[in-house]
Amino acid sequence: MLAQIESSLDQLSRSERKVAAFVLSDASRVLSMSIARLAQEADVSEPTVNRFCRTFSATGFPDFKLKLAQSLASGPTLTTAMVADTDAIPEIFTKLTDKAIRSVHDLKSSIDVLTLERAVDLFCQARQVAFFGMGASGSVARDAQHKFFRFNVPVVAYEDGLMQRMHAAAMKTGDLAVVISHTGRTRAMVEAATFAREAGASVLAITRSETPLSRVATLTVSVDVDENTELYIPMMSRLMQLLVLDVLVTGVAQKRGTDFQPHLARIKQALDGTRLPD
Amino acid sequence: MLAQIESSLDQLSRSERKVAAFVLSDASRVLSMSIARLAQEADVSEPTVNRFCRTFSATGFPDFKLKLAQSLASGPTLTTAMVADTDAIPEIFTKLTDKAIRSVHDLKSSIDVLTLERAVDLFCQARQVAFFGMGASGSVARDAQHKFFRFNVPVVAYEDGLMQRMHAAAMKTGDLAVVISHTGRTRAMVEAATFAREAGASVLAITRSETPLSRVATLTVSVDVDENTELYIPMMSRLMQLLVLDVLVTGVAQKRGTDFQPHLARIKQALDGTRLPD
DNA sequence: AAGAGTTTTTGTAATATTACGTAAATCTAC
DNA sequence: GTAGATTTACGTAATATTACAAAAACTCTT
Repeated sequence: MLAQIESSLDQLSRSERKVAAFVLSDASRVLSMSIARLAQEADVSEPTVNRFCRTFSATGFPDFKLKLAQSLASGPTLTTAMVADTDAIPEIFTKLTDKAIRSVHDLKSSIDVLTLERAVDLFCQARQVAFFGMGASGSVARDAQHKFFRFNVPVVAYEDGLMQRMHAAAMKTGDLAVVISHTGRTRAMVEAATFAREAGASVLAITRSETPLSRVATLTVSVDVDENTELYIPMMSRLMQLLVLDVLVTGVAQKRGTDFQPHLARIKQALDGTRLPD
Repeated sequence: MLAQIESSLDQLSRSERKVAAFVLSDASRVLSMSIARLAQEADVSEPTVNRFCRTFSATGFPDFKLKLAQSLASGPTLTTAMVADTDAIPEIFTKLTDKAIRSVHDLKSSIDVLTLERAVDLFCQARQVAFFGMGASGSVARDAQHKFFRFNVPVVAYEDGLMQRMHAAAMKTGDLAVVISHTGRTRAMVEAATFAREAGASVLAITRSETPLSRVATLTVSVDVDENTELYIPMMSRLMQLLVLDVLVTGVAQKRGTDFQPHLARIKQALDGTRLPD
């Protein structure tokens, strides 16, 4: 909303721009103002404010306030503020949590659901599954193994480049390789994916779109996170990769239905006794 | 907001409950209604609606609409909807992303910043750091190792219970053990923490509050996520653990300032050549 | 380049809508 | 049956919207 106002600033008339300026400068205060008050503070007449509201697809001033409130709530800090050198822990915390929320939002709107469905199909059809990831994505692969292991399908995870190559080369048709990489440009990962493809296996890539890795994969779930990984440690991208895998594992669990329930029960039992009472 | 209304349903009078029922049944429609209209549809008088609004810390009906709009925007599905058996992939995706956003929100409001600062101090003072985690938290520990490894401090991660015990017992004053567990009740983790404490090391727990693990730890960063891990795979709790660690690693990086920049540069260089061009 | 005509923008004033406070009426419980 | 709370009816105040007219900006002609 605020971004929308900002971008259409030059299409507004002089007086309406005064209103826009005020809204942009202190949006949250507008929520508790009457139209008369806002008109006064922005130094325009009330109908001007009303007209301003209508230009942003609101039926009137109250409706505008509603829409504004919604957009303020959904994007805590619309400015994708980077952590600055001078920030103390409270600021860092706020910025990172806000960024996390934004990232999830972005993921939500950018991901193609059809691709997710096809990915779930790949999992369901696979005779065995191997997760490949290096560096930060290595722990994601490890995590994925933990999750998918609960289905009754052989599943492994490799962080080791050599093991990845060996396993990939030994794969067969009906096997699935899930290759996880944030950059999509890690040579070892692209090579492992290529080996797997050549061996006849399906390759599911979880990476940025339009990368060398996505090009060799059978199917790519695109996780595009606006994050400068050249300078910073990948944080959000890894959270999003995990979230995508959570969705996939839940989807597979759904599709498999109840046929592996006994298997789950046995796993639960094995955990008994490893935990203390509260 | 909706949750708040739901929970205080029994403290409302009969007529107010009628209003509550209507709001809960179709919250988004309320936004476009006048108080008269709502009163009519809920079959009560206007002042009743007004009183109802005041009950939820709003100055009146318009203010209530504003607050409702905000809460609707921030949590698209406020009903912490569990994934149902009949859900298809699109629903699963929406529900999980919504839940992720909610979880981050909750974390944001529940975490004590002072604790975070003390945790950062622990890291800065540590001569060496060890991360312990098992099962799903194992990959979190692994990931943490990756991140903290970039500082010039010896750091290890163990998923293996035996190795954890051995390492914990061998720790010294000035060392830091970071123990990660969602339940806070995993016996092996509590034991490892106890060993480390007895050996004179500091123990930072990343777990639920008020658990056996948090009680033996020097400091606990509480990550309370409403998630039924008895039945489901821990997903959100693990995302939140990672987020907390992201905040900590960023905080440490900040505090350390520039003194380890050359170290970082060397790491970057080592990555050169492992990546392909776009 | 200046001025009349046209369009756009803005403000004034009237009107309609909406919400709130008060006090009476109803209901509930003892 | 009465004290208490709860609800409603009514009137008033505030708030927003519409219609209209004045002003400003723009355009085209001379």
